[in-house]
Amino acid sequence: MAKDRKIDMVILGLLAHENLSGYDIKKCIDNQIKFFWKGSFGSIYPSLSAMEKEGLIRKVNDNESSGGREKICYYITSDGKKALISWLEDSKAVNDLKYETLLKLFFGGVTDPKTSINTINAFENEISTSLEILKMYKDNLSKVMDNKDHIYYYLTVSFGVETYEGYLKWCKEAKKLLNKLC
Amino acid sequence: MAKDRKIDMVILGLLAHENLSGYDIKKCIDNQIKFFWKGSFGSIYPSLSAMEKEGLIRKVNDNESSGGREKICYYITSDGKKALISWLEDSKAVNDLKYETLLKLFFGGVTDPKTSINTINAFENEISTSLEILKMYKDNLSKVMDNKDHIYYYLTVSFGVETYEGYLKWCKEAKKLLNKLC
DNA sequence: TTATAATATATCAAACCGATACATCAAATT
DNA sequence: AATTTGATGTATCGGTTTGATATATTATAA
Repeated sequence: MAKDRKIDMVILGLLAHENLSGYDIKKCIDNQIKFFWKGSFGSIYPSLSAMEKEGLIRKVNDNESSGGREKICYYITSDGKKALISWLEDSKAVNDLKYETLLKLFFGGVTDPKTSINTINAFENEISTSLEILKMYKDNLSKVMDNKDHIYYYLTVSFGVETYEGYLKWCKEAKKLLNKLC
Repeated sequence: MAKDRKIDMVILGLLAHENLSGYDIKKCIDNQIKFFWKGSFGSIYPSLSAMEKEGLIRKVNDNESSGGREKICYYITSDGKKALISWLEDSKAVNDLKYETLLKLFFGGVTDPKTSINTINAFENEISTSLEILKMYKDNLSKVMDNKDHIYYYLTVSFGVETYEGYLKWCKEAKKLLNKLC
């Protein structure tokens, strides 16, 4: 199989905006991206090393020593930007969804309906909490839509709000159906 | 990290219903489960070997030789059923979603809005096709809801219909917003 | 008769996650 | 003043999974 390291594109996309260290990248992912893509240190650091070898990114020399410990920041090269744009311009995208919640529900017939209802309740609680956060983000972002970059961020957040509200609606219907089996 | 092979649960769940070979399991996943969980031969066959060693499943002896080539079918043991139920009764579930579509959209500011619109169009087409299939499944399943097992299948399908319709609604709004930038 | 597609098992490199290890430094606690 | 805690920061490892590939048999169609 040819090279297909998606984490590379996450990193290149972030570096296209500002210079970052591996730790910074992890924070960006956890703050803004984790709702639709995750990234671990175990993939970030090897990707940084590999992409530096490939010439897509390079270490920043004047790593400002403004206190704090050593920090290795990277910037994107013109080759890196080319790779990023080439990926962006390919409209085909793989969306890989793993819902353990649905997996448990699918096999729900093995136990009693109460078990499935518990699984749905846990999902509902998690989604409710995340939805509140997303709605807050969406609200704040809608106030700064003059900035072009904020529009793209806004679109991903509104995607989250839309799907999470669908989840909650489904939870209610699913529980109604399962309650009939009890 | 302790053992955490989710594919085991997919296989145990399927074997709880009927005896199957690795190839059969792959077909079941691709037919009914792939919308919320995928599985490759590269994970199925090693899982079968491992679970047989652990005593969760065993080979069926009377593999009916009704023509066709050799076929290794498995059945679930009482230990396997215990493992399956123990997993089902734990209401916490990890839902891991990777939307490459959203990743491309998030970095859309690097290129022009037309590129993002193309990415959304590709997503929209794919979802539209899948939604038609899901709606057909849902329609057929709603006619056989007297069977308990069908209810759980129905719930996962209706989850798909709900979220896919949300996707399409979002696609339209997103494109409307992006068109303003052109 | 030959090509092709479906059936069937199996393995491998590469990618990724979650955990862990190791280290520095600031802030809070004792 | 000494210690603990938590945030920052880089790095690696085992285990899981994917996607590709290898290999072989059988049924079907050209």
